[in-house]
Amino acid sequence: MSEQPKYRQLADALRREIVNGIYPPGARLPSESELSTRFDASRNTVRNGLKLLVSEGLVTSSQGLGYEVRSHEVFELNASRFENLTFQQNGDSYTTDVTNAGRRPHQTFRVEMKPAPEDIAERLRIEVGSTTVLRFCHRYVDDVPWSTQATYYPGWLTEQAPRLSEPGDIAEGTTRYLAGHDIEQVGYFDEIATRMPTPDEARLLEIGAGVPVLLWTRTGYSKDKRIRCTITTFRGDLNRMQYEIGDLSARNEVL
Amino acid sequence: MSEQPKYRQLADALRREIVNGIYPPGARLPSESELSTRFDASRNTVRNGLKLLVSEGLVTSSQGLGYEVRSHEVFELNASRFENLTFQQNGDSYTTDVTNAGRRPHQTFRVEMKPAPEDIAERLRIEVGSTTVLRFCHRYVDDVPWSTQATYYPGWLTEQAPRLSEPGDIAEGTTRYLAGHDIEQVGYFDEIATRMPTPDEARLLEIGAGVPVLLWTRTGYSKDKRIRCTITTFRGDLNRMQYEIGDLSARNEVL
DNA sequence: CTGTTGAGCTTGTTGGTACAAGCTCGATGA
DNA sequence: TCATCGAGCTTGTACCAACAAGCTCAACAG
Repeated sequence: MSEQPKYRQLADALRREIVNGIYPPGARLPSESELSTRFDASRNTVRNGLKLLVSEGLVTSSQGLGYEVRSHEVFELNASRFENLTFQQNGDSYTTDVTNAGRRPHQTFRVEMKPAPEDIAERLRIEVGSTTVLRFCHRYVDDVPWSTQATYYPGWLTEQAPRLSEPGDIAEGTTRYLAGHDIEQVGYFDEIATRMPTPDEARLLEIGAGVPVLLWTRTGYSKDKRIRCTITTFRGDLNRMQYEIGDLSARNEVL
Repeated sequence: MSEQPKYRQLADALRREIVNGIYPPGARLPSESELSTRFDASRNTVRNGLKLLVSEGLVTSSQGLGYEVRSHEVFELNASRFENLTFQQNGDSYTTDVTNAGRRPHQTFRVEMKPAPEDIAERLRIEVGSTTVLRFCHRYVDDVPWSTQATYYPGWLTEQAPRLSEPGDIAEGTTRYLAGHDIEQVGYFDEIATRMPTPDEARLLEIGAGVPVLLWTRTGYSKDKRIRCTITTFRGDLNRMQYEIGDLSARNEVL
């Protein structure tokens, strides 16, 4: 027996073949029993090796179907544009260029009133249990789940901005809509975390076990009040976030 | 048989007992054979359940010793404190933050010269393969691995700031040291990503294969040049990043 | 022609066994 | 006294077997 246990050798061999393109993204790996004969190992040992690759996010497994090599095309999200967010992939913005490039973004909304949970109440500086407007947003690109978003607005905002609590999209964007009703967001702070998805998130984002999610919590405030808190859940394997901070004018010179 | 498979029920039960403090951090779990009789399951099933907890980062296992409950205190990292750097008396923000949190920081350094790899060269706007100073830094909090960091500096910097390429800590912090040699960082942009750890990272950070890592790439620039690129790898389960953007003076009023 | 069923593939779960390898600690021997 | 060894615990690796559950697709019945 060589130094490395057999299941690791198996995983290393398969990993090599995957990164070398022998099994490209979307391809199916040989079945456990095939690998079992190829590597002269029991099915348990094969499963141990494959479990490594799944946990690395290289492949997914599904009952009845087999093991599939995951694609790893990365979208970049610039989070520090103060005015507006642009979702980008390879330089294409989500709202315009993606459409032009033949990609079809779409999003669905759901609105409800909900008593503020503890973490939200703390961020919005309101009482736990007080009324909030909760706007859900599910985003897709080419019908592939992209992100799920939950935005909480303190209830008092609806007096000035009633459309917040009405169902449906706000075409001009909520930031602009609020600004038009004398509620201007002058800053925000973000919290970013990562963890493995809950079963619900895995289902909504259609990701298998072994793929982390990126959690992005943005709390925005006006001159004198906190006006919203947005929690966005991304597929961690397909997203990067970017922040630009400091003297941005100088950055242009060093681009 | 109930809906959930037995190994998940087992993991759920143990997880509950861990978060409820029945098994506090540092405690040993019962051995596999004890759990086997307690849950009336085979050792394979027990191992499947424990593997879940290990991959969640809740416990570690070591051959001959058993399963130990890990500590799981979350650390918050403010990544946007650009102006505050000026007011720091000594040391870098890591040392300051950790000490302020009442915990014990500890870091080791390693310095080498290395030809610029492609991704670094692109970020530093230098030729691929040109000389860079690479400073590694492993950081611990209370002797628990916290992050590994690799900072690339373009080679020309050493003419103005020779201590960069010398081994050992730069006590006042590299940002301050560089500023003292007329190299002032006026801004930076960050990229944040998450993925599952490579085997090397899992070993260095002492995390299980199921704990995602948080990748933080910061590219800093002076008035006319890009001066460094830092890639930091964090344990994703114990870290959150925070950014504050916009009119920070207004934020003070709504704190 | 269409809808259903089931054979035959896949992975998922659970049980068992055996031995290797790492750690602790008491017994043993110099 | 002190170093060494080994019994006895722990987890790690590897094998086997059986059945459950999900998917595909061809054969079949209506």
